[in-house]
Amino acid sequence: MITIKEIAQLAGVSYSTVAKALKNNPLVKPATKKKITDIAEQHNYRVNILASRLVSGESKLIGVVLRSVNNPVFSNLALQLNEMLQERGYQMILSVSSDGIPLFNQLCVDGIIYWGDSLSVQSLKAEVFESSRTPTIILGSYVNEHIPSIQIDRKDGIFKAVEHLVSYGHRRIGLIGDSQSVKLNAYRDAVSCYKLEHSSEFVVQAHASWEDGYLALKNYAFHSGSPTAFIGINNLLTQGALRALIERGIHVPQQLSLIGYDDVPEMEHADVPMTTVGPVIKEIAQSATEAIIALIKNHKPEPEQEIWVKPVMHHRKSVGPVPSGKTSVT
Amino acid sequence: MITIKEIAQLAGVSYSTVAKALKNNPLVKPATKKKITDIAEQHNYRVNILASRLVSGESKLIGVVLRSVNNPVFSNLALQLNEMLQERGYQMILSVSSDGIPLFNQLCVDGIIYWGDSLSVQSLKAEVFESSRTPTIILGSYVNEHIPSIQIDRKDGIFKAVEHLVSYGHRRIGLIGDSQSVKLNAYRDAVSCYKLEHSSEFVVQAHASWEDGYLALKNYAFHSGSPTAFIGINNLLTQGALRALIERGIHVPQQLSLIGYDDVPEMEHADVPMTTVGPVIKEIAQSATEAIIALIKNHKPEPEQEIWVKPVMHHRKSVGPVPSGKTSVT
DNA sequence: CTGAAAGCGCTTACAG
DNA sequence: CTGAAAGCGCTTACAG
Repeated sequence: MITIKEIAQLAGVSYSTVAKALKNNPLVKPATKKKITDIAEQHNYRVNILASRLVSGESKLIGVVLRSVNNPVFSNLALQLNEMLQERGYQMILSVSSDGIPLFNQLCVDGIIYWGDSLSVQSLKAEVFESSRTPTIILGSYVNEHIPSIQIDRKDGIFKAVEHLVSYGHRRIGLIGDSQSVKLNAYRDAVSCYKLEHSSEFVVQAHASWEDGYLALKNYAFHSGSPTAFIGINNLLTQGALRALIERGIHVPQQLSLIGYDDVPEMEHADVPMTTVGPVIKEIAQSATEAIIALIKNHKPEPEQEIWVKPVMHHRKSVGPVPSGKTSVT
Repeated sequence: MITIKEIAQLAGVSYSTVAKALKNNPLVKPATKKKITDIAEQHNYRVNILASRLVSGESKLIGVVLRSVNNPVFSNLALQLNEMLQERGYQMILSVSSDGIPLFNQLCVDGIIYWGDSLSVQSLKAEVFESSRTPTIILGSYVNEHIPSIQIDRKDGIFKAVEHLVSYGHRRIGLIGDSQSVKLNAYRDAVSCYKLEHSSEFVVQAHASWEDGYLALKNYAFHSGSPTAFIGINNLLTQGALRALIERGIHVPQQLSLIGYDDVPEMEHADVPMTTVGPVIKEIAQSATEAIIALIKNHKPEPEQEIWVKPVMHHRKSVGPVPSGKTSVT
């Protein structure tokens, strides 16, 4: 990489003049400037971000920490964030490591966006966030009131899903997956709010992966009092559950209705195009971009205005009316 | 972030002593060292990578450029690379931007790994790679002999898939997707090598996405001379094709056999667990890790030893014998 | 309009 | 064993 000193030599000026010319400082005489920029271009000059950041304190770099990148939600989000940050003049770099926050701090990026589902955030202690000297926001989760975050109203999402099923006449609604307490609690609240039937076996124990959903429904013991509809707590798990149902010859939605959390293209492409509830990923990316830039500009976060993203229902084909005796699973 | 100068003040020593102590220089008296490391720990000191890299020329950072992150192959690869690079003492950062290589050059990472499918590499000019002052390798593609690359023997993969189908008796084998010339040519070679039947309609025009595969087979006109087996050129497109077949009531593999390129978990989880051919992602990550570290250490690439990764067949349930008259599609 | 100088936080010989 | 000094490539007042 050519440096400003080398350009200065080639142009026969001092290196501070080169610095000014390259920063479009209007004080530089046009002829001088042209000579300098020509040489720079010819040698493919690019400012050394390290040196520049070291003195100016600005790198125009945003670090995004993306845990569990295997989930399609994350890759969709990464693409959206990249585009929006670039539009605002920032470059995005990604880390999938659990050390992403300290790493970006060391790298002195201008801002950090941490995407964490509830699981990955619990595994990080609040100190990690609080010790971050860089403006940092958490996306999709919440640690404590000192750390700015964009939250997803998952409770609202679960309520919307339950409401939708209720509108189709379902009174026995189950939940597949018990690993996310927000969704589990929301489910319980909704059940009691709508005075639906409930039973401990309506909550199917399962963590979060495709396999978890598959195994959960592969061996689920249906009987006359079983749910007529299920909500899956995320996209992968719901797809696994659907596969298990199909293998068992249980028709969705004729015999059982299913709503999956998270709206990603894969859900639309499932065996049965899935009705989903979930945040619009573009909206999350948009909020995150604006929030982090505001935080960088202000240095101190705004007087704690909380940002919430509301999930949205996407109606497709996995929800139907309550099966009659003839069509029910048992 | 606390700096070595501040630590020096707190410890009552010069800052160069602090620098030595923190680098485990054995010349520092144990007592002094302890005092310094205690203070550093207490204040959560971390070396400023920018400053450190600026003078020492080493950052222990590897930049990975991952185009089209939406494909599960890439997220799997990212996770594997992250793990392996960390084991070797490097931190990985990711870029999904088309400007990833210049960006990492500016950032002065120690090495760059570029993952490009044939499509994304064609869109980048060789200059981008050749102007990279940082050790750079291309994964999964090839630009020219000056740029070290780890190549995937896709031709071999397609041959293996064809061989497998031939071993089941298929003589009319089609290819879904014509956007990757390596695979297309390999397919043509294999067809002529095995003296299989051929016809222009055996190659189904389709680009690369799920939708492309779906649409390609949704309206494909089957007749008595149509292929009894298809190879899909990637995982997403093959899944889309499978969906179209199912919707048309065509049973895989009873009526039509299907092999998908790329072995990712999603393929195993498809409606019909897919028989696949493709590189083992762990192996790609392993080769890339070793190659980039060797390149960094040697500064100049090895006397151009080419590295090739061989695809592997994974036998599952989407391939069967040639259907008899009764079971054939038409 | 141009240049000399200080300094960002560190590493690395070199001197003591 | 410890410290003073130079320098990585840049930015930013300041002087001329």
